[in-house]
Parts: sequence; C-alpha cells; structure tokens
Amino acid sequence: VATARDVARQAGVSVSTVSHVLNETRTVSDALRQRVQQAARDLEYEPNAMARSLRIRRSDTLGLMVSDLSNPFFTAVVRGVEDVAQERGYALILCNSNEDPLRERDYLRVLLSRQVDGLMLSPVGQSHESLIRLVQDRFPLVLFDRDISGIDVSTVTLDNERAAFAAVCHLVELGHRRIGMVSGLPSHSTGRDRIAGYRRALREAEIPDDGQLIGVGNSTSEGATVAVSALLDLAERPTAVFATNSLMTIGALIAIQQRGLSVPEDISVVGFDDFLWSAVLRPRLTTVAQPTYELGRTTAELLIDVIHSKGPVTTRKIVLGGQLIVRESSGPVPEGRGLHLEPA
Amino acid sequence: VATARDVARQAGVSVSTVSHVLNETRTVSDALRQRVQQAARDLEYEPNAMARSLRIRRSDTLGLMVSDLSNPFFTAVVRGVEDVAQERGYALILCNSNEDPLRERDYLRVLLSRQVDGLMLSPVGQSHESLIRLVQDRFPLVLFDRDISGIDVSTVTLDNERAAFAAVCHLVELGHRRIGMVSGLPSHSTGRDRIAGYRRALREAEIPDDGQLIGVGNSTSEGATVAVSALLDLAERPTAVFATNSLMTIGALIAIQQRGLSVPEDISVVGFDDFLWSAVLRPRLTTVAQPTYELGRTTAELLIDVIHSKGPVTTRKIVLGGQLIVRESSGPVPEGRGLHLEPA
DNA sequence: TTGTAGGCGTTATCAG
DNA sequence: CTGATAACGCCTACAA
Repeated sequence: VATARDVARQAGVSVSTVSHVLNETRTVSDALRQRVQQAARDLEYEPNAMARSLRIRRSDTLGLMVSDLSNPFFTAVVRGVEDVAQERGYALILCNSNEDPLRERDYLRVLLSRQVDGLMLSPVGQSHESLIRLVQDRFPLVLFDRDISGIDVSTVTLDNERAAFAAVCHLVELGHRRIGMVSGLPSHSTGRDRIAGYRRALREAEIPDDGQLIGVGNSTSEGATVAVSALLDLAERPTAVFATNSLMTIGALIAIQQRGLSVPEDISVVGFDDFLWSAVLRPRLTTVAQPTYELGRTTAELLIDVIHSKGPVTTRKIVLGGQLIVRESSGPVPEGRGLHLEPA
Repeated sequence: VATARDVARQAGVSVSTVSHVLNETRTVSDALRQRVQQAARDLEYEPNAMARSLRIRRSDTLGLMVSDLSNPFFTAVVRGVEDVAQERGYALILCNSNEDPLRERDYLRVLLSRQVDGLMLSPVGQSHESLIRLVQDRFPLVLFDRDISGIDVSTVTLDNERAAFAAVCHLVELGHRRIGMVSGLPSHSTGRDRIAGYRRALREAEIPDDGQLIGVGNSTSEGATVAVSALLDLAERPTAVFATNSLMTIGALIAIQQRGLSVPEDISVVGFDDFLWSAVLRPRLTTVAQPTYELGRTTAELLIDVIHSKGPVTTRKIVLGGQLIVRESSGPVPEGRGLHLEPA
C-alpha cells in the first residue's frame, strides 16, 4: 500500500506538496501538480483514513445503532440513513443492539472509540449513564423511533399516538366496540404512545376501557401469538384486533388461524407499518403505513445539521405522520356479536 | 475526552505504564496498576481506536457489503455476520451497494481507506479491476451468496442448483409438466445456478425445455409481476410457477391474483427462501428454505480464519445446503390442464 | 519494575 | 510557490 511519502518520492516533491495537491489546500505550480497526480495514480495511492482522522480530529463517519435489524421497519430506516450519509459524504458504521441493553452499551463504546462524528440511536431501554454523559459532553446524538425521558436530546419519531388513534377509529366506525390490541413493551415510548392513541379512540367513542383487551406482544411474532390467543380465550372476546407492528401482525394472524377463525368474517384486523406482503394476503391487510424510509433520511439530516452547527445546540423534536390504508381485513362487526356482549 | 497522557499525569506515571497496564502487556507493580486503573476510571478514559490502529496496523474491524439491504435474505445474513464479529471481538462496518456497481466501487474505497482487516462482499456484478487488485494483494476477502468468475477468492454460497432442482422435482412429482420459473439476473451466479437446477429437473423428468417458461424477474417484486404476467399470457400457460426469491414470490402471487387465479387450484407456486409471513398466507407457501443466518456466520468465520492464517492462503469454496418445506401452495395439476397441453 | 523516545500516515504551521 | 517539521494518540523497542 502506497503512502503519501511514496507518492512524494515518486514525484520528486515533499510530502506536504503531495498533501496540498490532493486536498487542493494551497496553490501549487502546474508542473508539480501534474507530477503528483500522476504519481498518485500510478501508485494507486489511497489516503489512510485513520491517520487523516487522527490529525484532523474528525472521521467523517456516522454511527447508526438500530435495536432490531431483523425488523423490516428498521431496515427501511437504515436505507434512508444510508442514502443521506452517502449524499453528504459520510461513511456509516451500523450496529444492531438486538434489543439487548448490554450490547447497546458495548457498541456505544465501540462507536465512540472509533471517533464517529455523531450517532443515531433507537434506544433499547431507558436512559443510562453512558447516554447522559454523551449529551452532557454535547456529543452529536439523535434518537429515532423511540424517545426516552430524563435526557435532553434531539429526536425523530413517528406520530404513534395519532396512528393508533386512526386505526382504532376506523374499527369504531365499522361498529366494533370490543377492540383488542397487541402492544409492544410499554417501557418503550412507541408502545406507550400507541396505547395512548388506542385509549383516546375508545374514550372519544365512549367505549368503556378497562385495559383488559390490551395484550403485550413484546414486539415479536411469537409474543403476539400468545397475547392474541389469550384475548381470544376471553369470555367476551374482541371482534377486532389492532396489531402494532409487522411482526406482531403476523403473530396475531397465526393465533386467529389457529382458532379456525377467518378475517374479516369472524374478526377484523388492522396492522401497523405497511408491508410488501400485505398485498398478497387474503384478505388484504388494513394497515397504518409509516414513513420509515423518511424517518431514516430525516434522522441522518438532523444529525448532520447538529454536527455542523457550531453554536449552542438546541435540541429538536421532529415528528413524522403516517397514513391509514384501508383494505379488506377490517369489516363490520360479525352477526350475533358486538353490542350485546358489551358489559356497560 | 481523556487521552493516555491525561491518565498518566493523573496517576503520576508515564504513558507507557498506562499502556502496559491497560493492555496487560508487561508486569506492573500492584501500586502503580491500581493508580492507573483508578485514574482511567475517573477520567472515563477510552482509547482512541484510530491512533491505536494506526500504530499497530490493524483495525479489528471487518467490512461487510451487501447488495440489497431491503431484501430480508441479506438482513438475516447480516445478523449472522454480526454475531460472529461480536463474539470474536471485531467491529463491523456495513455498507449497502443497493445493486449499484458504482456504489460498490465507492464503498470499496471507503472500506479500504478505513483499513478494515478484511472484507465480506456479495458482489453486484462481474469481477472488476478493484477486486482483482485486492486478491492480488492477498487482501483478506470472502465473497458470499454470489460467486464471480475470473478471480481466485474464497466464497460461501448456498447450493442454489440443488435447491432449485428440489423445488422443481417437487412440482414434477405432483404431475406438472409445464413449469414456469421467475429467475433473477443470469449475470449472477445465483440466477444461473437456479436456472441450471430447474433445467436439470426438467431434463431428468424428460420434459422438453425450450426456455420459454423462464421469465426474468430482476430479483424485484415488480419485475416478477411483469414476468409472471407474461407467462400467464402464453397460449399454453404453466400450471406451476417457481419463484426464486422472496420478493419475486410476492410479485408472482400478485400477478396470479391479478388474473383472478387461485393457488393451488388453478396454479401451483413454490417460493424460495422461507419467510415468516409465508405461514399466514392462505394457502401456506411451499418454499425452499435457505440457511441464511448460517451463511452469514460461516462467511464471517471464514474471513476471520483467512485474516489469522499467516501462511499461503488457500482459497476455499464453502457451499451450504437448503431444505424444501412443502406447504399447501403446490398441488396436483388442475383438471383439464397439463398433459394435453404438452407440445411434445 | 519503570521511563524515554521514535514512529505509524496525515495535516498544518512556519520558514525560506 | 515549496519544503522541513511538529503534532494527533498510541504502542513498543531500548535504556535505566
């Protein structure tokens, strides 16, 4: 591997001239410039990014830590982040905490020791010591998807409360009054917000809400199958189910199929996130589509802004909206069910 | 941010002592060791990975470039790679060439300039200058999923020929004799191998094969919809379709639904890669399951072996096998179709 | 057992 | 316009 020294020798100039030619950082005579450029090409010189970063105290690298890479939601986010990083000349180091707080902690150290210029994070748990230190040190940090409390940091999130509200309102308008929900962990802001939207919809429809119809699906397909099975075991089982991410939607459908029930004749379903395969399901799935790719783009752009802003950093909270897409998996309340089952 | 110098000053020792204590690279008296460790903790010292790498000419970082991160196939691979990297103490820089040769070229330079210790790549096109130089320089490189010609490099692939063979044999055994296929690009080894397996199955069943029933779906859902629509427009349309990745399976199903045909009554379908949502499809999808996570693990392990092997590097070709999972989407030839349509 | 000093490959300051 | 030279933060002979 050739170094600037080699290029300098080959071109018969000093290393500083090589550096200045390649970075266009001062005027160099045509003759020398030509020789340097030729030598660089001949030797296939590629500057050593580590040495460079060490000197200029900047790595032109962004860190991105997602909490679950097997969730299509996050891969869409990653693509958005990546496109922006590419456009703005940043490299990207991607880590997957896999919903493991320890792994998040570890990767955080890895990323910082690699001197990333900024970090995008979908936090797996609560705020912790390492994160607090980061913001205290004014390290460029943007959280996405999930917000956490007790920490003053910029975030980009989706409007989960409104999205859940819209989904449940749709079911209410179809006449449903016993509406189940499979939720993610309430320890995540996303889980809480979706529950809040669900409850507001019930409240506005004056449907009594004892929380019995909220199952915790743990954001996984398996968890949702268990949770929805429990809902279906209730004496007064729901006539509709709202699943709050794509994996849990699958789990909910599995549970429903296991009971031999069909959608939407026996029970209506609304999913969260819009997925490619929802179009080939029969019936096609009613979903709340979320702008996942845009979430990634916005997060990356905000982070780069934060990095470039020299002044006092004002933390920003950006919220992106979603969209309800009505398909055939949600329908009216089945005959003989619904109103008469109402406890109120 | 604290440096080794700061720690040394705080502990009242020299920087070399700090280094030796933290790396356990020579025996240090208890007293000093304690002081250094305490100081490091107090200052929250984290070694600068760039400076360290610059010195020891090793970054303990692996590069991973996938060709399409939105394809669940590759995210499973990524998880496998990541787990191994984590276990073996390597960091991971992940790039997404997005099937764009230019982007692949760019990212290649980025990764190399960042001094990754080795690189895993699912190449988007043919072998090119940059790759050839890499192997000539004996740079640790492992290709996965796709092999390319004209370059002597270690690879980890799936047995696509056999997988396709098994899928088509299954259809043959059900009585099908007009079997369509949606293929990826034949410029990829995966596409070629799957076509080869398809053809071998036809040959062994003594089914005439004029290649008319092979549609190129371009590995995308949209491409597959177009390709399968064309197959369904044929005067003697296939009674079964073999789709060769998950996105193209979706596209195939969409095309079939657009025609108002149902599976497997009107037409049988076999998909490639096994997906979570295939279980909630009705009918459930017959698929060839591929060990994607294992592909990632094996690739990372092979690369790390290559990096550690001091001697002459013998290139290795590892091939992993798949498994046919029969579900309800493939059935017998529909009444009134099949044999009498046979041209031969 | 400990410290000093040189250098990894760059960039940038300071003379010429 | 150009070239020595001193960092950047770390590791590691070599010396003490």
